[in-house]
Amino acid sequence: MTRKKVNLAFIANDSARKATFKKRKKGLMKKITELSTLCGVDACAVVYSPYQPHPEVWPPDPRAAQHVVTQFKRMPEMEQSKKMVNQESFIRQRITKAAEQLKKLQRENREKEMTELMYKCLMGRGGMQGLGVGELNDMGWLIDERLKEISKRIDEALKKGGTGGAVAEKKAEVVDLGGGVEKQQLWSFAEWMGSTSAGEEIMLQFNEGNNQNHNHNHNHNHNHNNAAVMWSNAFFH
Amino acid sequence: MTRKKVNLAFIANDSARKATFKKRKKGLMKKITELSTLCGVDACAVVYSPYQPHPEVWPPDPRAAQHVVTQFKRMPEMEQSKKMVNQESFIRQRITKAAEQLKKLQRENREKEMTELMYKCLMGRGGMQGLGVGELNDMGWLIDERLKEISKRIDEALKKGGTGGAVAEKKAEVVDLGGGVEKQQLWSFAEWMGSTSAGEEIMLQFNEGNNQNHNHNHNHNHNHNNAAVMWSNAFFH
DNA sequence: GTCTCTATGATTAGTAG
DNA sequence: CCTACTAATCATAGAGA
Repeated sequence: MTRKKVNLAFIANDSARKATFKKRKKGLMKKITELSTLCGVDACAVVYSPYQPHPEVWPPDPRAAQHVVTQFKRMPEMEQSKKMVNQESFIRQRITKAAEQLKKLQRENREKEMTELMYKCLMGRGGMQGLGVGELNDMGWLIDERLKEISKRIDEALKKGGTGGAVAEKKAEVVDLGGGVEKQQLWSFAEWMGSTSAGEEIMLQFNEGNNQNHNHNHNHNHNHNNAAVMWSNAFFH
Repeated sequence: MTRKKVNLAFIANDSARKATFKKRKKGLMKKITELSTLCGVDACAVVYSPYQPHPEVWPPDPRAAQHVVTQFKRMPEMEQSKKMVNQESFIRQRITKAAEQLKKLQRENREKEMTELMYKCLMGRGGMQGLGVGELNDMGWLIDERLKEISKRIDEALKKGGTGGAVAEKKAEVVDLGGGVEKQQLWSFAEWMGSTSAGEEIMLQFNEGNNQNHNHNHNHNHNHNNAAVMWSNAFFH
């Protein structure tokens, strides 16, 4: 009965694997909770287990979302960015407008998601007794996933746009705001873009019949002077 | 130096908290990796730390985009495509059209996904010969995730296309900006392509025998870069 | 602040019921 | 299948460089 050093490879034995899975998942969740409480950070984990029909999410109510959203809304650079370079002002106006819509849309879409999940639950399984927790988990997962997506996009936008991107190039030629400020503003821009498109995407997924109106813009490509305006129109309707 | 039992509460001391955070985050990531390999499951964690501007995700790329990136790297046409990337208007045009199509596809796929989920639910948990219910369910989630990834990339491509337009205009007005910008544009284009092909693949998964042809629009543009047209057509088929 | 060290508490593999 | 137990391994708190 001497315990061996654990061999870090797939456990062939089915029952042993499941046992290990259960134990280690529990440990993992505990670790996450501990990290959260000890260090005051938001953290969550998603485990796609073959033993459960849906991914398991921890914490059950991922407040990680809240943190990000809060940070998001706390963006003070947003206001400054309104007064930025002239050439970008029209884009920023649209962004601001779209951001207002975003809030509303996200709220609506979350409701729709929940409704849909409940619907699935009721239709498919003949009732939701006993499944409420799992479905709630799914809801948390959905929301969190979306936020992850947004974060990822922010990351990419910063990486690509921040170093060689169009916005930075243009900005540099018109007015020099100093390195730190410029970066911050670019951040703001990228984040708003990210959130806006996410909102749009979600809306399109659920409002099935409402987006047939893009065609008018698409065949006017010869007009280069207003390319950006066209793009914005197409994008933000 | 007798170590106490850890007090499971917020660590007041700033530096101690940060140290603990670093250590425990590392441990957490290790645990996740171990759980994954030992039990053959997919798992990821997200930590929103105040010490980094963006949330940290583990594994670095949790199953999304993997496929797309792989496909992108496998593209031998990449070198050739540098030429056509110069055609900013062409790219913008394509992005707009592709975005429209893919959003449509998204809606369609969403519906099909729901149908499949309904079907699965009606079948119940006991049945599903051949494939485990959990597996199918996981696949549904996976597909959902991929769809989101696609949306993300489309929106991103739109964003870059629009700002890229700004760069192109600037370039025309002032002077050639050199290789850096070109490379950036290539990336935008390639990423857009990657997302497009991913979308197509998912459509094929659902439309098994029923592959709709969305290509008829593509030959309507009068861009004279035939190589580019062929290349993108190859992706849209 | 970071990195290393190591004793100890925490986790968990293996086993038994 | 599960829970309980134990001991071996692992993670990490605390201290010092």
